[in-house]
Amino acid sequence: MSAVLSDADIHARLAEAVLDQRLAPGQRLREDELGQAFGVSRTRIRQVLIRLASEDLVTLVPNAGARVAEPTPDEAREVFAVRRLLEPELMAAFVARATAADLRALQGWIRDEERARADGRRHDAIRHAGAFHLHVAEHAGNRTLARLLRPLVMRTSLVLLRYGPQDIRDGGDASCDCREHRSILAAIKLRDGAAAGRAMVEHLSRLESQLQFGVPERAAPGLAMLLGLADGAPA
Amino acid sequence: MSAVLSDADIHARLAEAVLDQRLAPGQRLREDELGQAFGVSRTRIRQVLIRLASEDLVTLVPNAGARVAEPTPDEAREVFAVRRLLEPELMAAFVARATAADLRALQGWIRDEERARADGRRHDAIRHAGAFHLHVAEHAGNRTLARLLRPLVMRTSLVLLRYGPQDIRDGGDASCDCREHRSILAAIKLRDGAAAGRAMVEHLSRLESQLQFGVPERAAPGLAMLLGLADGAPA
DNA sequence: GTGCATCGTTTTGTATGCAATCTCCCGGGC
DNA sequence: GCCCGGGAGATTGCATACAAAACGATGCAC
Repeated sequence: MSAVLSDADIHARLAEAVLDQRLAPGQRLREDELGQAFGVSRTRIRQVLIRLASEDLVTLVPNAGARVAEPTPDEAREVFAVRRLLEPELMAAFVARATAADLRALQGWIRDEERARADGRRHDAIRHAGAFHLHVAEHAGNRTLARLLRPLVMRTSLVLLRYGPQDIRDGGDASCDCREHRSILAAIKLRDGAAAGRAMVEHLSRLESQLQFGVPERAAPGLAMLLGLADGAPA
Repeated sequence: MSAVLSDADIHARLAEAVLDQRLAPGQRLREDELGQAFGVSRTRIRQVLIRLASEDLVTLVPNAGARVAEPTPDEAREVFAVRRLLEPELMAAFVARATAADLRALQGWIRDEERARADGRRHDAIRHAGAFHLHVAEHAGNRTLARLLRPLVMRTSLVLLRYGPQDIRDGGDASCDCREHRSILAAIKLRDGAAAGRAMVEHLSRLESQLQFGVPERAAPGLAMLLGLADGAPA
C-alpha cells in the first residue's frame, strides 16, 4: 500500500475523493496535512493542487491555501450550459464510430450504476454515471474536446453535491440518471446521433432543473483518512 | 525591470512568448535556463510549466523536461473543431449583451491588427487578432466557457506558426483576418447573433483550410533573451 | 569501421529548511 | 461592552541541496 505513489496517483486520489463526494466543497486542503496523508512532501502536493486548480476542482488562494471548489449558482449553471454544448457534439461523433465493445461498455456502466443505486452506494453510482459520460467523450475521436469535458464532469459532481437532490435513490419523480442513460443508449444503438444528442441535452437539463440553490451549505467532515488511504491503521 | 516577477507574470510572459511566436513549437524549455532568465528558482518555473502544460501550450514529459507544444495535424484540426463549436455560442451570448464600449473595443483591435499587418509587425497583428476573439469570449457572460477558449486561442497561434501560411501580409487571396473580423463586427452591430456566429465559423474554417500539413518543421532559434527580458544587457 | 559498454555531465525529481504571511487569541484602551 | 493592536502559532511561498535519471561522449573490443 505504501508503494510510492506517483504524481498522477495523488491527483487521481484527490480528484476521486471529490468525485466520490468524500471531500466536501469548501473543505480546506492543507499542504502539510495532505503530504502526511500521502506520505510525500509538500512539494509534490503543491504540484497536484496546481493541476487540480487548473481543472477548477479546487480553488487556490494566494497565501491562504487550497480548498475544494465551491461552485456558485452561476458557475453551476455555466457548467451545465457548457456540457449541453459539448456533449451532443461528442455524442454525434461517438455514434458514428461506436463499436460493439463500446456499446457493451456503456451497458455495463448503466448496470453498475443501477446496482449501486439499488444498494444505496451513492459513491459508486456517481462514479459509474460519470464513467458513462466520459466513455462517450473519450471514444468520440476528438481528444481535445474530450479533455475539456473531464473536468466539467468532475465539477458537475461538485455541483450536485452542493445543490443537488439529497437522496440519489430512484425517486418516484422523473429522477434517476440510469433511466435516461438507458434511453440515450437506445438511441446510440439505433445509430441515431441526433436523437442521442437530444436525449443527452434533455438529461443534462433535467439534472440542472433539479438543483436547489436555496439550501445552505453542509458541514465539512474530517479529512485525512477519508482519502481511501488509511485502510486499517493510520500512518 | 528586476522588480520581482509574480507567478502570473512568468506565466503570462511565457504564454505571450508562445503567442507572439517567439518561442518555436518543439523548443526545449530547461527549468534552470528559464529560472535564470526570470531571476527565480526552478521551483516557481516548474509550477508555471505545470500550468502551461494543463493548457497544452507546453508538453511535459517525465524525466525529459518541457517543450513548447508541437500540435500534430490531428490536434490542429481538433482545436479548430472545438473553436467552431464554442465560439458561435459565445458570439450569440455576446451579441445579446454587447455594449457600445464593447463595440469600440472590437473596432479598436481590428484597427490595431490592420496597422500591425500594414507595418509587417506579425507579432502584434497576431496578438490583436487573438484579443478580438478573447474579448468576445470574456464578455459573453459565461466565464466557464470563456476560460475554455483562452488556451484554445493560444494553441491556435501555435498551430498557425507550425502549419499556417508563411506570410501574414494581406495576400491577394482570401486571407487577412481583419477583413473577416470586420464582417463579424458588422453582424454584431446589427445585433444579429446568428449571422455573427456563422461568420465566425466561416472565419475559423477558412483559417483551418489554409493550413499546410506537408511542410517540414522549421529551425528553432535561440531562447534566452527572446523572452522579452534582456532589454539591453544580458542578466 | 562499427557496435557497445561505461563513465561523466547535464537535467529533472523531491525533500527540507527558512522567510514571509496570515490567522486567531489575548489584552488593553476607549 | 466593544473595538483595536500585538504577538504566538500555524501555514504558505520560495530557494537550496541532494538524489535519481537521462543524455552524450569517449574508449574499447571485435
